[in-house]
Amino acid sequence: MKSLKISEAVVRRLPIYLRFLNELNMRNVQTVSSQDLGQKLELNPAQIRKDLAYFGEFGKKGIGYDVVYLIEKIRQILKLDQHINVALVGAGNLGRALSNYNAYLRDNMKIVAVFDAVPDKIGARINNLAVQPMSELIETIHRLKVRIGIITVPAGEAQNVADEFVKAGVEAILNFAPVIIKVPNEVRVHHADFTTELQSLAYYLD
Amino acid sequence: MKSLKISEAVVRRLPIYLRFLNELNMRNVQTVSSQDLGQKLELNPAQIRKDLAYFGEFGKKGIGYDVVYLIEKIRQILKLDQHINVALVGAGNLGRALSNYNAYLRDNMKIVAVFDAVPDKIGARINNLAVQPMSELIETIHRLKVRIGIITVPAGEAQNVADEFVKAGVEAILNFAPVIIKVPNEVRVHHADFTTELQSLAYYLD
DNA sequence: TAGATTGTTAATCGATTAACAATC
DNA sequence: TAGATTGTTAATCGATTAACAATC
Repeated sequence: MKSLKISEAVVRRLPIYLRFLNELNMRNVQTVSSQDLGQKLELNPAQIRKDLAYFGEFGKKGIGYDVVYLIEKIRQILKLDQHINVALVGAGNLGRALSNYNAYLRDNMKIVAVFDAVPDKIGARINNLAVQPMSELIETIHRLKVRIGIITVPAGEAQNVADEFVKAGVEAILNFAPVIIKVPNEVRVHHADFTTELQSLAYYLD
Repeated sequence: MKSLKISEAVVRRLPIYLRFLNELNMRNVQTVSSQDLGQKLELNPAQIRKDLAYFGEFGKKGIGYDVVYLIEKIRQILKLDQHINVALVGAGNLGRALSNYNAYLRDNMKIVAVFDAVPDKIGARINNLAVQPMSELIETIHRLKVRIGIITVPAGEAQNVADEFVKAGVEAILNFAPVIIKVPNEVRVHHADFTTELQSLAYYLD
């Protein structure tokens, strides 16, 4: 049953569930129903139950889901119960902004290295990390066991950076550059491009 | 036929087509087929033809699509042929990063005002704009005819900012805060949350 | 017990893809 | 003309939602 292929849509909702569950937990809420979750997250309760049921039977009939237990389970599913080291290339404003989110990610995922190709930026401190030159990327990624790479360089350099990440053995890449990057099948890429986001938003203006 | 409901998936692909078409145009490519586009963008050619066909007959059988003409058409569809003013609340690193993308957006969408609730930040210059206090938000948005609002404040403040935007009559909101904000039906919200993006990426690690 | 809510099956809905006549 | 490629219909695939027996 673990081998069942889970759709990307399901995986994308899990972090959203998790975030709200954490909020409930901080408010000392013990239990939550798919009804409650659906209302708050604007999702269909049946969908939430089905999403969770792909991974196990986490709820109790007549009661709902234990908040603490469900948090634990979703964290396991998303592999957030282990430390995951992340490296970032592109020490601009965006790179800086992302680095500062470290605190939010609660020590599970952590940006442990920052690189940039521009000589002027080498050595600058970003969130307690010294910006390193690209020449140190592969060695550093091996040494720190970095598994995820974040790209925050201009579009023209994104593919090169992706290639370096792949060479270094990174397993997944989050690309903020407004360009589609090509990587081998075994590397997972997500695109987080706010320009396309803004442009599609414009469509909905009157 | 213009009244046909276009799915969100289609609208999200249009900016991606546009971006690549602009690239082709800069390389002086005259014509492109759905085949070419599909290969480069990793999409099914039939899907691309169908997406475009929702809005008109933009191609020529046996030839493909005229790059310049298709750019023009997609820009019209996305309303990028008109000036759209954007306001941003949250003058942190992320807000600063987004403001700097103005150049990229080529004068169509333009961030014309930046606000922050923190007194220390008022008056600071971000990309030639003085950060304004929240008390000036509604007046400024009216005066500058701002139609889109961007939220780059911490999660706890995002809903308040959204409420202010709605009061000011903004038509659409792009929310970067890791929380789901509620707005009236007539206001469109897109969520661009990189923490959930990173967390779902973790799922695909081995 | 009665009420609530899960897990899951079946029904529905919507999106993607294949196929091909039309035609440049 | 022959080859290429569109626009579009039909087929397929997948995701969402409704419904409900099981059960806390």
